[in-house]
Amino acid sequence: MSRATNTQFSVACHALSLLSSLPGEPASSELVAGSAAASPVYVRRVLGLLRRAGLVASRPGAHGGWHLTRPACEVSLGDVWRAVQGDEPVLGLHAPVAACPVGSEVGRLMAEVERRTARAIEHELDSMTVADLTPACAPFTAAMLSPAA
Amino acid sequence: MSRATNTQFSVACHALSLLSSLPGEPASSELVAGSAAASPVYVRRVLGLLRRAGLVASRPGAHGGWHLTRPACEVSLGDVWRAVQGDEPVLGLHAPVAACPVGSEVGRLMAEVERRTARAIEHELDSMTVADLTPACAPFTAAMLSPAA
DNA sequence: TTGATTCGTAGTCGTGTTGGATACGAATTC
DNA sequence: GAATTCGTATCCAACACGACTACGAATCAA
Repeated sequence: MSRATNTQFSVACHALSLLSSLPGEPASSELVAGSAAASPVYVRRVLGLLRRAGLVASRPGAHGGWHLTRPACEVSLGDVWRAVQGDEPVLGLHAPVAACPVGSEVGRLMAEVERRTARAIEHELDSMTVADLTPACAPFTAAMLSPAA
Repeated sequence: MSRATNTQFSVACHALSLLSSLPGEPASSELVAGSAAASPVYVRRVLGLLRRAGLVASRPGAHGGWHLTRPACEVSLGDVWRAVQGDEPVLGLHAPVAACPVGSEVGRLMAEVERRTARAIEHELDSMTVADLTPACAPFTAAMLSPAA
């Protein structure tokens, strides 16, 4: 990785936190976008990944939107990570020269480093849940955002 | 993050592994570049980061180049990671809407997630050293690359 | 001293990624 | 039937990455 220029995980966590703050009716992508400072289309794309992982569900049409499929305390950040990260590498691997003995061998060993690091990230994120991200002000938020939408 | 498009860590590990395989005289950036499939200028930039961290030293001029400042088994991959990563975030944080209570609070909590994840990565990488990346074929490599250079 | 080598770094450029904007069909509710 | 919202495609600007060239400074060999 090095510089992380992709906000999908961050936006996904933000969206889930917001959804858990609004347990009543589903939240529209526009509402989420307004809170996360992202575009509604982007929010729908990211939440689409979470839906494929079974973390959220959506319903089109009037009064449609997005909602959690299970309690926030049962959704680990590792689940979110895997949903948006898929099999993408976390360390920026390069393709060394295959003909060079150092190149080919180090390439193989670095792949192992990549796997171990990915596991460490998932393990750490699995120790936290969306509920940990939901601020104490959630009830106020619900009252605040509902009429504004 | 998601897709990791930065190869600095990978190239740095490759370079250090190569340096540990050539304990005799210093290796030029051109030699490293040839093995890592990168440009000499890029190699110098990356190794420059490692030098700032005290992991390697360089000498300009004829028969100049790069060499390790301590045994490969005493250089952890965490050292390499910190040298190239610096304080760059590992998760792609976005800037939520500060005026929104969910936005501001989740932003603060996500920063904590970022810190914990960064620590987990460092901890995992600290459990491995450059020596673990140096293939068994190192002696052959030395004999192979020296005349070619 | 002269020439060759190598680092150090600045600048430019092509390529790929990211995410916003628009558009439009499908689904759903009133 | 009208309004809303998802789902998705497409286009575009901004940015990150790394190759490449260039050139001065440092070092060593002859």
